[in-house]
Amino acid sequence: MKTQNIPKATIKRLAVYIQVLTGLKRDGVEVVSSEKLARACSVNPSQIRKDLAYFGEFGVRGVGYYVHELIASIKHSLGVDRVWGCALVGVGNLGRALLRHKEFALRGFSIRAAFDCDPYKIGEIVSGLEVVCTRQLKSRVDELGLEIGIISTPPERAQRAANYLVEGGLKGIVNFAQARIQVPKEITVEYVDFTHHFYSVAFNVSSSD
Amino acid sequence: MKTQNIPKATIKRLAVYIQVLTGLKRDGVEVVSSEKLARACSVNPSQIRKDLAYFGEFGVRGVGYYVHELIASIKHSLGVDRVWGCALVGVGNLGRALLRHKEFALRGFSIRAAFDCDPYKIGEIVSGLEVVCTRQLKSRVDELGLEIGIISTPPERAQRAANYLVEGGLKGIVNFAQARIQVPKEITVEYVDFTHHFYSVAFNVSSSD
DNA sequence: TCGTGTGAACCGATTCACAGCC
DNA sequence: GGCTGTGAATCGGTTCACACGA
Repeated sequence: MKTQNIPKATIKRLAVYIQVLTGLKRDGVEVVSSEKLARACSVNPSQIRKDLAYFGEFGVRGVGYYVHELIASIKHSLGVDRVWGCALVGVGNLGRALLRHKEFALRGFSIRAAFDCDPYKIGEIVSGLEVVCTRQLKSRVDELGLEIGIISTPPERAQRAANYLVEGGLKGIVNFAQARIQVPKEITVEYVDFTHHFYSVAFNVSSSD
Repeated sequence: MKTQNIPKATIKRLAVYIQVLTGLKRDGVEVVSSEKLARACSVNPSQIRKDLAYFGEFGVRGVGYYVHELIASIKHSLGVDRVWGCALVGVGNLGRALLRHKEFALRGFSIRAAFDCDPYKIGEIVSGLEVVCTRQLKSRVDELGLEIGIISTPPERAQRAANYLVEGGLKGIVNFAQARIQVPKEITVEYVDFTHHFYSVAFNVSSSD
């Protein structure tokens, strides 16, 4: 394992490799070469070998990669071979959908608390979780093992939600709100906006005419 | 407008600029410099000027950019200053959440048809749309003005959904399914996977210890 | 022989620095 | 004077090409 600075793009691709490898495993494939995997992921074979080389030597020369082992190795490298405790802030339409989305738990991201500052929502049960006042966040962090925050508030309340999460000591944030947030630089933030993907498609379709 | 090949990263950033500019407009800001905008977007000021230069000259030297005009110019450049007709394939949990998500329509992506191959779902009304057999897709394309396809099927059915969309003549696909798909190269595909963002956060938090 | 792992070459995107214009 | 627009320089990531090991 090299402690070099690993490209952000590599991390994104590793997530894709897991997705494709999981599909191969489902289809009963046990060994795969970087070339075959590359085709399925629409990337260059050397790209895959380079990406994996940042974390170790997972392949067998002349053979390829054992699918099951490679999945485990990549998950370990990413730090997703364990369960992460998550806190959601903002129980609106999107927040409810996220709370009900089972995929997160299946992939090791366990939403253990739902916060909102609206008194009408506090006390409500959504997907088995009681909505709690956001001010209570800090007091629940240790108890519930909260590590990653999810922001699903309206844009004008995203910064306040972020402040609560930072103050609570969470080190990572996934922000679904339609707003950028400012946090100390040691906190990791990922922005999720589905419509960005629609914009990309719209642009490509428009310019291909 | 330069017909050069525009970096994919530029397109992603333009979507971010729209988001931030919309926030500034909401706060009553009328003019912004590339430096101020850059700070809010966490990018380099020259980056913004370069990105915009691909599409035209939108700024005023010595002054900056007029927020309202710039939003309109970027939207026009991206081709999102009009309404796009969308078709959704796969009415499971995720599909239902997407159909109910109002943000798409607000941003000009109007979901006008919902398809599924499960006979138990066909005929059901979700968010005002009747679920129709996927085989009917092609016959509805012209009638409803369908241009962009949304895949929200289980992974093993994603490719079949893609085939229907391609056969129907749609030119762009936003794929929420947990699987890569193969389509003719003239078709644009964007992959959406929330858990990828969680993986990035998990990795960064893990490696910062 | 076949396919991985990796230094070297390449390519594209980001940043710099300043000319050009309000 | 101030900020945009843009060629030039820089930086980082991708691809190539081949040595190495099963």
